[in-house]
Amino acid sequence: MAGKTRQSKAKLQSAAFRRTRSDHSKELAADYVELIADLIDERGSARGTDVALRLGVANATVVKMLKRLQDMGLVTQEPYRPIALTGEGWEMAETGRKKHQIVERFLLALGVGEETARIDSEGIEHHVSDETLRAMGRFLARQIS
Amino acid sequence: MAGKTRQSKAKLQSAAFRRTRSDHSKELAADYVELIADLIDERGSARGTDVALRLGVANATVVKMLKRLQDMGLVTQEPYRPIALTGEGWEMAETGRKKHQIVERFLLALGVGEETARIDSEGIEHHVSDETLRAMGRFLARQIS
DNA sequence: AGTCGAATTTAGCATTGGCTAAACCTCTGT
DNA sequence: ACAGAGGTTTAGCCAATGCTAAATTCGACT
Ligand SMILES: [Mn+2]
Ligand SMILES: [Mn+2]
Ligand SMILES: [Mn+2]
Ligand SMILES: [Mn+2]
Repeated sequence: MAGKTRQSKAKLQSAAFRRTRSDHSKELAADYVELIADLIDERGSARGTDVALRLGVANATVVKMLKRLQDMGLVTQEPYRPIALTGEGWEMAETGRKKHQIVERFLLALGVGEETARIDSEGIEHHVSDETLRAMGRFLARQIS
Repeated sequence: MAGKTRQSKAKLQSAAFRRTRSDHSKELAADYVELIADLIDERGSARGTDVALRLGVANATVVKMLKRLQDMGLVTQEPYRPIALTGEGWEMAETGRKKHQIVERFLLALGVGEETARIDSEGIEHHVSDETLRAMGRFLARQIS
């Protein structure tokens, strides 16, 4: 059983790399909508500059990305106006927030400092499957008791 | 204390996103050298096709990437010959393997199934800071007792 | 030695995500 | 009313990562 065929090994491993590449292709959209939702909740509206500042990228980068998010049906925007989320956008933001929170709180519960938990969770969240997320949830539930 | 300035909030959050982007820029090189090291150890040599097959990408993609890895000083290769790692390449592979193993074993210890641990760790490994890695190590040490 | 199949490389292309600089709108305050 | 500041968009660029198809080289077997 430990002896795997060359081919089966390749198949198994390439599946992992494919998943990671697929995660990355969805990552940016997830971060954008989550951030936009946060800005709307915190300050009433999300402007391009705020998004750029929080992401640490140039304004022009945000403009271009927002067009893609519109094409994906996650965001609506009239020229020179603040950014709005579609229903689908809100849904995605909500899902993302929940996941992000669990990952961040999990790291804290594991004994990681606040700043590190904040930073690491921003990348880790996108690679956590449902199964792993559930395991983290169980760990958190255990911790409380 | 809970009330953060708009600016300070932006600075903190953009730092997290910058770290994630920086992680991604290093990720591919890390995966390549780790995979090449594995292939050399397992089968005596690493050929382009093996790398392509295990990563799940086209041959031409690997050729191009190997050139960049050569420029980075991680890999050496004569035309039409198998791939060798430089000293730096082996070092990076070793560091990567250790980290990858801790992350994967950590997920297993958390109660995640084998396949999921294998897949999720492939992406998560690149976003785990030294601090978080140590926390995972402590968790594993505790588990054993 | 010659041929054929497998591996490798090259060429040419597309998409994603980033940047700067310059032009363009909006809104607010005088 | 309108000037100026600040926000937004456009234009044009670049690097990274992927692909397919075609050309090339290597090596093993007759
Ligand atoms: Mn998030
Ligand atoms: Mn994120
Ligand atoms: Mn990632
Ligand atoms: Mn990896």
